[in-house]
Amino acid sequence: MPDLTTHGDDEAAVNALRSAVMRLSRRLKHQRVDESLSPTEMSVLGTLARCGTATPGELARKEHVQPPSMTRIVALLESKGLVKLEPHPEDRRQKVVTQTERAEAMLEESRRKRNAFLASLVEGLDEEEWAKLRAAAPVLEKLAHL
Amino acid sequence: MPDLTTHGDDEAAVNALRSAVMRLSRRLKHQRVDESLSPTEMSVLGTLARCGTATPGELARKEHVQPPSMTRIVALLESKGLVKLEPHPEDRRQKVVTQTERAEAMLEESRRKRNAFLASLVEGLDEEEWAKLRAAAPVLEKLAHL
DNA sequence: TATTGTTATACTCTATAACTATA
DNA sequence: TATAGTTATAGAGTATAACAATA
Repeated sequence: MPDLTTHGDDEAAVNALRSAVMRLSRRLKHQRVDESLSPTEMSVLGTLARCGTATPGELARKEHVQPPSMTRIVALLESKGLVKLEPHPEDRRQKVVTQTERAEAMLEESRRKRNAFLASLVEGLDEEEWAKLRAAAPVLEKLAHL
Repeated sequence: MPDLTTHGDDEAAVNALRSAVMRLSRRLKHQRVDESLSPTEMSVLGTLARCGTATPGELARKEHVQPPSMTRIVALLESKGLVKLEPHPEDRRQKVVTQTERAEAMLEESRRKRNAFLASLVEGLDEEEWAKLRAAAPVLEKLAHL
C-alpha cells in the first residue's frame, strides 16, 4: 500500500489521474448509440447486465434514485422492449426485471462505439506511451472496483 | 501509432480502459463539495478555470448546451457570486464571463476532495500496481486532451 | 441580413406525499 | 404494522421558438 502523504510525485500522479479520468469519461459519454435513452436508463441496463435480474426496489437502491422514479424508468424500458417484467416467485408484492436480448445487443453496440472512439484516440500515442497505458489498464480496472 | 486492428490484447486493453474510466468517473463525480451546484454549473466553472474568460455563446458550445440554457446557468452562477458578467470590449452584443475568487476556491476544494478519495482507493494497490499506474498517468492525461 | 443574447413556453427526469396490495 | 410498488403532483434542468439589440 503506497504512502501518498510523503511523495509529491504521487500526489501529482493522483491529480493527473483524476483530471484525465473525468475529462475522458465526459468525451466517452457523448459517444452514445441511442440518443433516446437517458443516462439512468442506460445505467439500469448496465446493472441488469452485471446482476442478471433485479427487483425495481433493488434497482432504485443501486442507481440511487427513489422507487417512484424507478417505476417510471422500468415502464419506459419495457415500452421500448428492453426489459421484461415478471411476477416474483416468492413474494407477490415484488416484481422481477430482466433485460431482453435487444437490450444486450444495444449495450454491446454502445461498448463497441465507445471502444472505437477510444481506439481512435490511442492512435495519437506512440508505441511507448501505449505500452505504459496497456500495462496500467488492468490496474485501473482493479482500482475502479475497489 | 499503434495498430489496434491486429492485436487482440490491444482490443482487450481498450475495453478495460473504457470500462474502468467510466466506472471510476461515476464514483469520483459523487465526491462533490457543493450539492447546490448542478453538474453543468460545475462544468462551466471548470471551463472558465481552464480558459480564463468566455462569452455565454462560447460556454454554450463548449458545454454542449443551447444558448438559452447557458443564459440561465450564468445568471444562477452570478446570483451565487461564482462568476461576474462584464460588457464585451469590442462587441456590444456580447458579454464576458469571468469566475470569481470564490469559484476558484470552491474548485480547488472539489479537486482536493476527489484527489483524497482517489488516493484512498490507491491505498488498496500494491507498490508494483501503483508504479504502473503512476507511469501511465501522464499518458492518460495526453489521451484525454487529444 | 446575420449574429448574440434573452424571454416565453414546453418537455424530460427526478423527488415527495399519499395510496394499494401483500407480508 | 411494515414493506413493495404505484399514482398524483411539484421542482429542477434543458430545449425550441420568437424576440431585441448590435454587427
